[in-house]
Amino acid sequence: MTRRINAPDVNLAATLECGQAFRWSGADDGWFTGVVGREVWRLRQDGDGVLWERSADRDVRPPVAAGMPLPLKRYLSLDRSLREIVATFPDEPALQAAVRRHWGLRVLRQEPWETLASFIASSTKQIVQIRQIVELLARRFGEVVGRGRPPGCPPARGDSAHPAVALYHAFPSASVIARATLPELLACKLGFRAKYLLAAARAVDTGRLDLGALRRMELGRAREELLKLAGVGDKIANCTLLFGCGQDAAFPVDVWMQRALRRVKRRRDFGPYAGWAQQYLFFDERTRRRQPLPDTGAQG
DNA sequence: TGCCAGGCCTGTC
DNA sequence: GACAGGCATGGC
Repeated sequence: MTRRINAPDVNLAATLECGQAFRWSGADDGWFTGVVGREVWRLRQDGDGVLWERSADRDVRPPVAAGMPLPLKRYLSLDRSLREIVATFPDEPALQAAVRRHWGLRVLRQEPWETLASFIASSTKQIVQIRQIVELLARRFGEVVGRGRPPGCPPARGDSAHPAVALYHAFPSASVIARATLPELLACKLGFRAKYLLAAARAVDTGRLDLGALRRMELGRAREELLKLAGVGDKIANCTLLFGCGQDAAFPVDVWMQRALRRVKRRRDFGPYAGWAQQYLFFDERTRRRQPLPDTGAQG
């Protein structure tokens, strides 16, 4: 069943494709398909709203006891006013231009373990490769939570190169990864990051690291907790805190942000929503490298 | 073929 | 504290 939620000030494509989440894929018909928690979601921009469907699966029934999916509004941060958030940004031309160009981009509220694991896998990897690693981990270790037609695949196509039915897997929990072997993780193309992911999973599984607590901690202290993990530096810690722990002021700086910040004069303080500002600058930097964009206009 | 990728760790100075 | 090299792997 397709439902609709009113969602002013949301740019679904920018939000799902700006590099903060790795399990969404878009199709030519405008629908995005992704696994959130233990459900498959399909989302589509519909003017000032979002059309959405949950897994229309009949063969495999998603477990409902543990890991209930985050509600859509919360996942997309629709319970917050983008205008109020943007109003806290500094009056910096490059940032304001990025906001105009990608108006509606929102920082997602993702599950913290999946976020941490994904960004541990991200080290010196291109986004397309990160998506591949995350997918391999889900297929190898995650439970099947749905099946359906792959995005962009015509309904009645039966040849093996374009299977008519795709399986969707939940991202595996920390306790599942903690029981994996290094060779199994290496098979997911993690390379030298495999040992970091395994150690992080064990830290979470044993309770040595309480990811849930990071949400309530002061940002600096939360970052210190994550930095105790091998393979987690400032960048990965900040990504985890921003995208997975609701720490809106966390400010990841990677090679793209270093480029973007060269165009920003005032870089001292981006305010309580620095992470949101960062994401606008990051996405703007990436898209402008691909195709020069006009300086004005909200949603092209 | 070679460069580089949403980094981080370690050794060296 | 700053810096270089190494680490696995694949897209372009």
